[in-house]
Amino acid sequence: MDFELKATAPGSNARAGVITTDHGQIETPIFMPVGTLGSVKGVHTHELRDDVKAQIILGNTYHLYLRPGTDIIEKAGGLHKFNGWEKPILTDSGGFQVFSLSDNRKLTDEGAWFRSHIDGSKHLFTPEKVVDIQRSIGSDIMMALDECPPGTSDYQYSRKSLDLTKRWLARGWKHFNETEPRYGHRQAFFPIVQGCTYADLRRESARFVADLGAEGNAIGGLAVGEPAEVMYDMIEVVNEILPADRPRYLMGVGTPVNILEAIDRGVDMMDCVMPTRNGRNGMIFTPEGTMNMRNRKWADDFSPLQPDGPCYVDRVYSKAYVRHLFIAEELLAMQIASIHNLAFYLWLVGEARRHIIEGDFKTWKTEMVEKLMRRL
RNA sequence: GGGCGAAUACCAGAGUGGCCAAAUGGGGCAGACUGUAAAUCUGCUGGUUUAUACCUUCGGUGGUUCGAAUCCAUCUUCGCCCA
Repeated sequence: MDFELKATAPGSNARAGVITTDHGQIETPIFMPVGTLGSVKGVHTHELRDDVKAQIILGNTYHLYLRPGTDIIEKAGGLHKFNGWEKPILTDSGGFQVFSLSDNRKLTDEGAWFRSHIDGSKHLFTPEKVVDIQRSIGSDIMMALDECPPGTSDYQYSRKSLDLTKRWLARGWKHFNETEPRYGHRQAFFPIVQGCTYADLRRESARFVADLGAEGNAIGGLAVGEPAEVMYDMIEVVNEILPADRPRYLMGVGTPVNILEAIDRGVDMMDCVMPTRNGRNGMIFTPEGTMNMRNRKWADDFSPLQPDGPCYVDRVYSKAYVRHLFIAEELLAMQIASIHNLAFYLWLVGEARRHIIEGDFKTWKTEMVEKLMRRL
C-alpha cells in the first residue's frame, strides 16, 4: 500500500491524497461503506461501484469468522472473490465488538474471550489470531486488535485499557511482519490509537503507534458516548503526532458534520454504519439537512428525493413514493435510502477533496456544516 | 311476526359495580441510531395541561346505587335462528 499526498488546504489540516492498493486506488479523504458480514446491507456491488461510487468497503473479522467462517472464505479464494467486490477492502479486527458486545466478552492479557451472539459458543481473539483471520479474509487493510473503551470511562480504566491495547498492538504488529499474504496481493496493517478522552493518554498512544511505522494509522475509541467537541479535540491532539505522510483513519465516524470536522483536522479515511443503518430506519441525508422519510409531511411531496443529487435514485424516486415504501415496509425503501445515503456520503467527501485541492475548503466547509445540521 | 346474541377510543378487541381515560394488538404521530447482535429500539395516541390534577367518554334515553362501560327499563342498529 502506498500513500501520496496531493494537496493541503490553506488554513486547515485537511489534505487530499491517493492510496494505492493492489485492488486499486483510493482518493482521500474517503468515506468507506460498512459491509460487516461481507455485504453492505441492501446494496449490490455494482450499485456500490457505479451509483454510490464507493472506492473501498469494510468487512468485520469477528462476524466473518463466526459466519461463514474462515474455511469457507479461504475456499472462495478470499473475501473479494466471495462477495464479488474487486476494489479494496478494509477489515475491522473485532475490537469494536469488544465494546459493543461487552456483555458477552472477557478481556485477558492473552486476548479477548467472546461468547458468540449467534450460538453462545466461546472464542478467543488474540492479536495474532486476528491477523491470521484477516490474512484468510484477504483484506487490503487489516486492523489491529484493540480495546475500545466507552467514551465515559474514567482515567484509571482508560489508563489500564490503553496499556492492554499497546501490548496487543506490539504483538499484532510483530505477527503481521512474520506472516505473508495468501492470495497474491499486498495487505497493510493499521495500528489503532486509543486513550479515551484524555489528551495525555491519546498523545502517549499516538507516539506508540507512530513509532511502529505502519503504512497507515487509525484513531479508535471516538464517537462512543463522549461529546462531539471532545472528539474533535482528541483528533487534533492525535493528528499532531501521527505522521503526515501516512493515511489517518478515524474509525466509526460519523455524521456528515463529524466527517467534515474530521477532514478539517487531517483525517483521510472514515467509515460509519450511519448512512446504511439510519437509511434503513427512514433517515435521508442531503446537502440541505436530514429528512425522516416516515414523517407525514412527505406524503404528497412528489418532488424528487434530491433533485440535483449525484445518484439515479435521487432523481427517479419522489419523496412521497419513498415515504410510501417506508410506511408500507417495502424492502425497496431501505435499498433506496441506503444507496442514496452512501452516494451522498461519497459525494460529500469528494466535494471536500475538490475544495481542498482548489484551496477553498475552509469556507466551503463552514457553509456546509451550517446546512447539514438542518432538519427538513 | 317470534326467539337469541351483540353494540367499548381510528380499527380489531379485553373489561361485566369502585384499583377504568379503560388491557392487548394493529393503525397513526414523533424521536433515537456513529469501527452493524439493528429492515431495530423508544415515546405519544379523548380534552385541558406542570400535574400523582380536573373535565368529557364505553350505541341513545331514563332509572337503581354513595359510586355504572359494567345492574334495570326502553329505544335504535347489526348478526344468527324460527316462521
